[in-house]
Amino acid sequence: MNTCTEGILRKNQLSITEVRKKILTLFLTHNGALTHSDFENNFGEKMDRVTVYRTLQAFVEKGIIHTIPTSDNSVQYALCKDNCSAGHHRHRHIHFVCSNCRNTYCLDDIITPEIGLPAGYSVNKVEVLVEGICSVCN
Amino acid sequence: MNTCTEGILRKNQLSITEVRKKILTLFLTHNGALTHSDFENNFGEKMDRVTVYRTLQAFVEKGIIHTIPTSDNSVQYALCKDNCSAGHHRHRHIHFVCSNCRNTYCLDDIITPEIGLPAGYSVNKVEVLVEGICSVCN
DNA sequence: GTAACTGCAAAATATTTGCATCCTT
DNA sequence: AAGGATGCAAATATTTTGCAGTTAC
Repeated sequence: MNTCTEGILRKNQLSITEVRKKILTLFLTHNGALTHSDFENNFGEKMDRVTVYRTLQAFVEKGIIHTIPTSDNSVQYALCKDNCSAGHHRHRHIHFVCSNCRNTYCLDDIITPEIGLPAGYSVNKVEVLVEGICSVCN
Repeated sequence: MNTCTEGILRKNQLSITEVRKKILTLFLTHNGALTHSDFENNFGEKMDRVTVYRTLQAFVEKGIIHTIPTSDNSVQYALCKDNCSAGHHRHRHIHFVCSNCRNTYCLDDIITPEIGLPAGYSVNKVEVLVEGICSVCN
């Protein structure tokens, strides 16, 4: 796992540090999206708030993780499993929020549908957020 | 217009006050979503920050307006044109964000598609957010 | 050795709560 | 008159910025 996180960091020209490896490991081992406060509070890792902000921001910029728009406007982050690169996120999967366990998941196999828009509109990106009950809670 | 805003407030069992009429009028006359800071800063209305928070919250609860999930996690609000009621928002329209003018619009005529989920998942609500260039900017 | 990263302090921003006063009904 | 709404002060939460010390390369 360590090799893995180091490889990801190296590939993205980020220097290999303890904090970055920790955060990346949590993403790799955790099934579902994570929030800033997950890192700051839980997981018994006690990371510095500011460092977490900067790390998450760096990861988003490099295309390692992506943010997920949510109904309650909390900021959720999840690993990019698509071919994202610095400055270019190209996700087509949908996101799912469980109303029961409150977890957010990327459903990587389900791609966003084509949306027909009125004349004059051009489409760049489509985000789909589904709310319901996940398979674990059901 | 005044009659209109008063009617909406009355129908939702909210007492008719100046602030509520102002905010409601801005929603009715503005094409596109609005944010908290639109009310606090722009429009030359100088409304109290806290009152704006409470008013928007009350309107959301009553089903007069709804929030729109956005990629940058700013909180956007728009009028409910569907049959929403207290505690029950039932939108099926999609939302569009223009990358150029940064405005967010409800595309009321375009309803969200059915999304096929893996076994075990049940769907409650589907949100679609399209990013691109709007007809005005195009 | 140098550039990049971290962690602390502090600033800036955003949101919530309490309460006295005012307005709607 | 009574209950709800407003607006101010202040508490709390969130995010950003600056900088000195530390670490990666």
